[in-house]
Amino acid sequence: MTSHHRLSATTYVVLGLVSIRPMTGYELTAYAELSIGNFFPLTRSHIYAELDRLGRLGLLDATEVEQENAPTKRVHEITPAGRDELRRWLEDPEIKEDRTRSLFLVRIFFGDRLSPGQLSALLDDFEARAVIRRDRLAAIADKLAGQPALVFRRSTAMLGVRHEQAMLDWVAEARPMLLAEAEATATGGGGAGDRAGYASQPGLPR
Amino acid sequence: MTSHHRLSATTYVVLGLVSIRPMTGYELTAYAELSIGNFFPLTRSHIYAELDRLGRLGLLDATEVEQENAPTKRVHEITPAGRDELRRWLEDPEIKEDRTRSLFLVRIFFGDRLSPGQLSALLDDFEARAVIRRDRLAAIADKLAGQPALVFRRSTAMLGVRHEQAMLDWVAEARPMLLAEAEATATGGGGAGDRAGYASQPGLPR
DNA sequence: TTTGACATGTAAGCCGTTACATGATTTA
DNA sequence: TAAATCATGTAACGGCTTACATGTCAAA
Repeated sequence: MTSHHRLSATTYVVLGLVSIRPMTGYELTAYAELSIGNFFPLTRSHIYAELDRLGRLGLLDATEVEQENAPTKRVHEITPAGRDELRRWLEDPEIKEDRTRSLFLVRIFFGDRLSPGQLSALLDDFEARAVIRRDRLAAIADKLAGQPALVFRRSTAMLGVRHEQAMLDWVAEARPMLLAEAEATATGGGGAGDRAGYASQPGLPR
Repeated sequence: MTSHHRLSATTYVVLGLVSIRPMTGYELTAYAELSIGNFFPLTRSHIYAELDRLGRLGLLDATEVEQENAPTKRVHEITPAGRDELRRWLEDPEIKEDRTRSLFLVRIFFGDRLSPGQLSALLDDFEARAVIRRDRLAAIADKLAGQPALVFRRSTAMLGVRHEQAMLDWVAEARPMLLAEAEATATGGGGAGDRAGYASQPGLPR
């Protein structure tokens, strides 16, 4: 008798993390941030809510553990039903990708509204953050090297490294073009105001 | 007197699109999907709701236009207050990037739960979709080439191309490693069950 | 004595998706 | 006559974030 639940992706992710080993909400928060947080961020509040939900559904079991030097903690453990449910989800070929949104790209899209200085600062900031993320992910990948069982986790970090490097390559390529246009607009006609030509040249493919 | 609103990113994006030229909700939906939809997807329902909100705030003006061969349409146009508000948002250096989540990476992270066949199918699907997106974005970038004023929009497409290409490069690199491990796990000890070793080897950097 | 780590939750509220609902006109 | 395009909305619901709220112990 397989009871077929419809849960959110976040719920399954929390279930998956607990399936690795029993954890408290607190531990899970830290663990999630270091691991899956790089491509699926979770908030602590949300984690607690999901642990509660999973418990009510019988997919997790909670055990209170008293401690000497710390408050009583609640350790969550996956149940057989939880494992079934998790596997079903992981194997489901129908899962559709989450939307991805980039406010950075929105601002580039409307880049003609920015002064050269503002545009330059925007690119610098984007670049600096990408470098930090890339290096952090590269360090993670390094640390996981050499252990075949960890190749899955390591690969997620490596994808992140490639992604950030691609962003950096893009900045290097795009910056001169974007700044040249921003300066031409600022010094040439129109100043910082909205330029005409959009209605007739919406700049979109048919 | 600048009335300082706190609106969601989506609200500003809709405002920004209307600022390009006056549009109906219907037009805007199509326009958004082709342009900004590649990095900031919007749903029609949401667009209508935001147009309504922006109208109530006085950032947009709506005009009903009767037509001969189609129902009356409502054309939305940005107001001076709307332009101010939009510019303020675009120039704000404090805007923080949206979370990005990848369910694909979640599944790779838990890749040891998948059979070699399932893993291979997952990678194939990811790769095929990346190729489609890359080629579509490359076509957009091509079409926008040669027009200096469109370099901002073109750059967003180029970033997308780089991103998708990076994903494809990653698949080429990661696939052999992932499949090798999946096969070793499937044929070697333990079968498809959960392997031990996670508690002692959580696979995370300290 | 104050900061940080450990530890757990509640409440409010917007955000965003999906489904529901309608109807005319043109084209194949 | 069926499908596609034009055109606009409402309603329900869940997802997710942010802020609020509390308390111990160890170390600096």
